[in-house]
Amino acid sequence: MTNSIIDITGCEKCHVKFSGFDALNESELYNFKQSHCKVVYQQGETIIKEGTRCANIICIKKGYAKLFIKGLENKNIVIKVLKEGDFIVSPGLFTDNLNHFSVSALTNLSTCMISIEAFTRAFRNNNRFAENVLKLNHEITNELYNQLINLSHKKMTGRVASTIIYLSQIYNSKGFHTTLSRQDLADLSSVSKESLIRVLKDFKENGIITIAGNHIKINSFATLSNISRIG
Amino acid sequence: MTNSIIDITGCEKCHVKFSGFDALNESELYNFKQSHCKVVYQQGETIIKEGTRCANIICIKKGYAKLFIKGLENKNIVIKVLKEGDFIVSPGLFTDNLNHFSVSALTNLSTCMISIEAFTRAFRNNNRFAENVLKLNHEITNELYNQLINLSHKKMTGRVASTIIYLSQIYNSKGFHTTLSRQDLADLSSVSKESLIRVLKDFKENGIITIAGNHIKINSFATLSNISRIG
DNA sequence: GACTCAGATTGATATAAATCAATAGATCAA
DNA sequence: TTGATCTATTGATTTATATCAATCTGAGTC
Repeated sequence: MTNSIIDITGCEKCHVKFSGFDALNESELYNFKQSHCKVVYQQGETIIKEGTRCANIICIKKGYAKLFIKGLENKNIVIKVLKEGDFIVSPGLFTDNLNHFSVSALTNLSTCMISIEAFTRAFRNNNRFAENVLKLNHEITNELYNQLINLSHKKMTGRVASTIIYLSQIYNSKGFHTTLSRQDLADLSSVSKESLIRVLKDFKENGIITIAGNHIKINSFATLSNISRIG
Repeated sequence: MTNSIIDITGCEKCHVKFSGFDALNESELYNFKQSHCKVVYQQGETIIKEGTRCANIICIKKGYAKLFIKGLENKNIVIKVLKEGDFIVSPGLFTDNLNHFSVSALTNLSTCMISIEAFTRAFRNNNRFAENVLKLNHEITNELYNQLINLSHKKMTGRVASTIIYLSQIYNSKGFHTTLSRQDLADLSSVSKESLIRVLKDFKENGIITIAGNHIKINSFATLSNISRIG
């Protein structure tokens, strides 16, 4: 049962900037507007379910979401946290047309859905836009390379430190409130929930961070960054 | 000191098929031919060095190469093995123009270098080609997702089993000779060299594979596949 | 044929991290 | 207020895997 609300009005008032969209001209933007629909989700709702057919490019207008893949034994891997201004093109596009990851709302979430058709048309007709899309893809690839290094060569402390730094970038502050659960944080660091908690406790006891419930504050960014770098 | 030999002749005789290039028309192919140079490497030579500026799209005409990234403490992660027909676009393209990985020759290797300029021109002017490039990128992303699952949720045996299956696909046979060292195989599986050897020995003792030096033969694909799937 | 050197293999040990089990909070409904 | 339920936390234990150290093998060299 979904409580999503569809709202087609208000496009002309949208000022959320999606990186890459700057290459689009008036008429292409108009096509996007024609094709799109604004959908609102409640915290916890699923926006994309891995394995389903992909029909939309999804833009985050407001709120946070997690992008994750299903691993083995019902465990998940959280790949990234999405926020205002992000847009996601499923890697199924031009391949098998399936979604290769799930996305769910971490807060109440406003999205803008653009049809694959409109997106494809823009990709074909506007080569600057196409370049931007490829560029975005290359950035994603580079992030995944980093993730591989994290997993292969860093131990728990390094991975958790990286996660905290990552979150501070997402929330754009050294002190932040997160709606990610401990399990989510563990899935983002590829450690067990219990281990994550122990590492956080350790950081707290060493004064590197302050943590109370879902409030996290980085006290010594340098130390954290060092732990993250060394592994 | 490099022993690479540059050879501009013989283009018209090239019958190596690069996936994605089928979208190119005569004149675009001609541009590629104009811009390219054929370079031959000896086993062990470096074709791309991580951190350098990327100047070429590299096509593998003959032979094998490994694509790897530098991790922590001088350890490497082998991302994939390249073979005839593969071509690689650095993820630095349209971003920082740097190579984010290294490539080195596993055998004597014939390559075809196409300039970034010619590639970019084709990408801009031929939207079917652009789509193919994006498609290739999406496939790479999906492979990396799989790799994340391998690293996060599988244990050594599962990862090594995956590696053996991967190699049998690369060499297109259940029995193959590889020029990857034990260290390379370990870097491809993200385990230590010693652990890799122990797992191979274990598989051998259980009759799942036959291994002698660099000759590997899969005796029970089903078992191996199962170990790989379960983790 | 002895010598060297790099890679491969084996065994012993240390350690990181998952798992299991129990308890503690927090949130919600009745 | 009391259960009920879910998440978070803590402690004890087990297990997987890296590391260290030693030996072996084979290809090249003199």
